[in-house]
Amino acid sequence: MTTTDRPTTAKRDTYTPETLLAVAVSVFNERGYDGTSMEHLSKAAGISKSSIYHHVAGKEELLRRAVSRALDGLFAALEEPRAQRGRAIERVEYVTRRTVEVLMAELPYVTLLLRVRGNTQTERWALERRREFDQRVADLLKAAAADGDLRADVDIRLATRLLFGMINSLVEWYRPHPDGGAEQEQLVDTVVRMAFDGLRTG
Amino acid sequence: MTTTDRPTTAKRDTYTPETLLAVAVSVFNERGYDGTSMEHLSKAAGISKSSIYHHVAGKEELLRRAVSRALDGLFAALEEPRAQRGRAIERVEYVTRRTVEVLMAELPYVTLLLRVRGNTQTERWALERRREFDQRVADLLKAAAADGDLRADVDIRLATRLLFGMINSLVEWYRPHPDGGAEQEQLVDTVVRMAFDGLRTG
DNA sequence: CCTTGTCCCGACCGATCGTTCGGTTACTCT
DNA sequence: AGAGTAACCGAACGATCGGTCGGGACAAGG
Repeated sequence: MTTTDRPTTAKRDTYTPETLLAVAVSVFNERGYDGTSMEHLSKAAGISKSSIYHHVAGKEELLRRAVSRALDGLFAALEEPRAQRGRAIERVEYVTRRTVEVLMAELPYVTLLLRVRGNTQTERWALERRREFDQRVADLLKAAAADGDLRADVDIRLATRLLFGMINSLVEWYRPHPDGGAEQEQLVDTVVRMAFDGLRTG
Repeated sequence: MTTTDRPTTAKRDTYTPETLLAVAVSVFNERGYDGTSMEHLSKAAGISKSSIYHHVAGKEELLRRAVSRALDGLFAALEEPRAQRGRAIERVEYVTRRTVEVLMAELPYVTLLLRVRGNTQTERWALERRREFDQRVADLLKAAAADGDLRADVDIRLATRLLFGMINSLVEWYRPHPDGGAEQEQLVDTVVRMAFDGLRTG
């Protein structure tokens, strides 16, 4: 995660692919990916348009780096021990909680991921991986339903979609608070409670 | 609503602003508004690019017509008698149901509305009217909370956002079924039940 | 000193953008 | 038949698109 491989943490007065990505993703989320030109990015970054190509191959690589980061965070949640072991209902609740946490921690990147349309190859790849993640969670919900831990009067596929709809909507309004660690936890609690108090048996 | 003012319903073998709008909105939703060129629209409509300008003033007018139609449908739901009279909790539940119904009935137009980013004047106007609608519903929820008909342990503003997040997510996956009138009603029921069984007192 | 490599720049590329224009087809009304 | 007009077209407009190119400024290492 260091910017260079020098013995001491060097000063940062120039762009790296990562720092440039942060600026680009911010603009992408404001204007939309297709609505953002390299000229917009150069203005926001404070360097010329051609200088951007010194750090990254082009516009689409910025998108690919961004959605990759989001997807890596989401899939990592599925690999955690508490998402792998235990009763299905517990695992799905844990994954729900971690998904919300990842969404808040990597907000700009997940926001961009949730808005890709599929116009380019990179976007179609992102959509495919997103569907893969959704399917993994849907399978968890299915297992919980088989255990009898979910209400029987709701369709599992529909419930999965509504659950993700609720969670993913956070990118539309959630904005991180400087010192709001406690608030974040409370927000996660509320989301999980609101989702499962309408899902859980009894 | 007739295509012309002739006594009998004339044959339709040419475009009107409305029929062209239907084609355009479909492409907008596939590629995104910014990702759609007039060339894309002309291919989808089967007429030349310049011919489009015979029917509408330009690309942005198509967007304005589309989001207007969506907003008119949503606001109309707020003006219905059952949304105006009665206990607040009943009114908010009715508005929720009607919102889902309008969303399904005007799916392409509402889909487009929910994806505008605010790059142009038309998009900013759409965002403003959307916020106005959300505020009207939030006020209803607030009134229901004051009546003691909503759980006291969830923040009203947060609950409103999660409710809309769940409802609006329908545009991401719901596709109308040819003869699925009954299925539609059942879907609306499920959405409303899942939302309020996590909200209602008791 | 000179080289080397990083970081950045203005100028420019072909392609595509939304839009305009002059003109042609085809149907309607008298 | 002739006039009027709605619907459409190909060609072209200036602007902007993502991306390329040759070179300058500057610091590090010899």
